[in-house]
Amino acid sequence: MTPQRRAIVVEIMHTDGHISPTDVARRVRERVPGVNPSTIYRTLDLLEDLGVLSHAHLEAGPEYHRRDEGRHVHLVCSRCRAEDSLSMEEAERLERLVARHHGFAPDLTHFAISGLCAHCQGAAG
Amino acid sequence: MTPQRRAIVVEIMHTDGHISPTDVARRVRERVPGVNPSTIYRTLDLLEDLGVLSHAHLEAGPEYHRRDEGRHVHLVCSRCRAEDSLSMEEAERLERLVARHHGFAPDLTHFAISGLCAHCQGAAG
DNA sequence: ATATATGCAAAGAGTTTGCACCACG
DNA sequence: CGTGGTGCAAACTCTTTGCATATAT
Repeated sequence: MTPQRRAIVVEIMHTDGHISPTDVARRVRERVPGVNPSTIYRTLDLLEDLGVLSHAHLEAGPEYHRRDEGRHVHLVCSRCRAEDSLSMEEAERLERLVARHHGFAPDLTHFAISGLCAHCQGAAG
Repeated sequence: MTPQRRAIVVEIMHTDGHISPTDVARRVRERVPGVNPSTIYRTLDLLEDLGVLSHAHLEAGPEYHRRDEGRHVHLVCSRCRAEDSLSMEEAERLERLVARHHGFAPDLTHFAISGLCAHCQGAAG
């Protein structure tokens, strides 16, 4: 366990929700200057292989989150970028509906769901 | 309407399903050599603004598709990369369910849905 | 001691931008 | 003739990789 790795893990553990590799790099460097991007990517991959992290695809690209935060679906407003999430129960209900008709076992957590939040629906199209 | 633009539009119209900007570039160049990537991107943006195309986010990045193909949700198997899709009716049913509980009006077509296809569920995890 | 993590530098993919030039209409 | 599309070159972001070095255990 190197200082770099420790700093990355600490940063991840202090993060609620998701964070991009670039942001991990930026924040880690505030504590341990000089940490190389490749170290960030390699460590994120490792932590994902170990089952500590998962990544999801949001509009701006990949974002990592701790697995122990519980499964949830990202809802992102395409107009104001506001984020909300679907609980595990709701998500799994939807997943079962898809599975029932397609034999496809969906994981709604891997990609975000785009749409319009309540506020932006009223405001415009 | 320039030859480049015409070639791009022709390529798009001959494409069933989705295609990445890079692939559009590659295929267009087979017909009209020398077409510049920036022309591809600018034209795709234009066609999207005009409402002819939309883009969706798949595992490998953005993919464009004709709007007149009808709304559908991309289902991609995370193991074998097989693709399937959800019909408009099914998609809209799911969208209504999300909307009911969150006041969020989802567009399930913008991001793909990852998961395991029927075949890969049996094969492994 | 030795397995392995890091830094470095380079490369690579995808995408965007400013600008001069050319062409369509 | 003028608007605007195109090519070109450069730059930018994000990410990956090979290799020599440094470090944890």
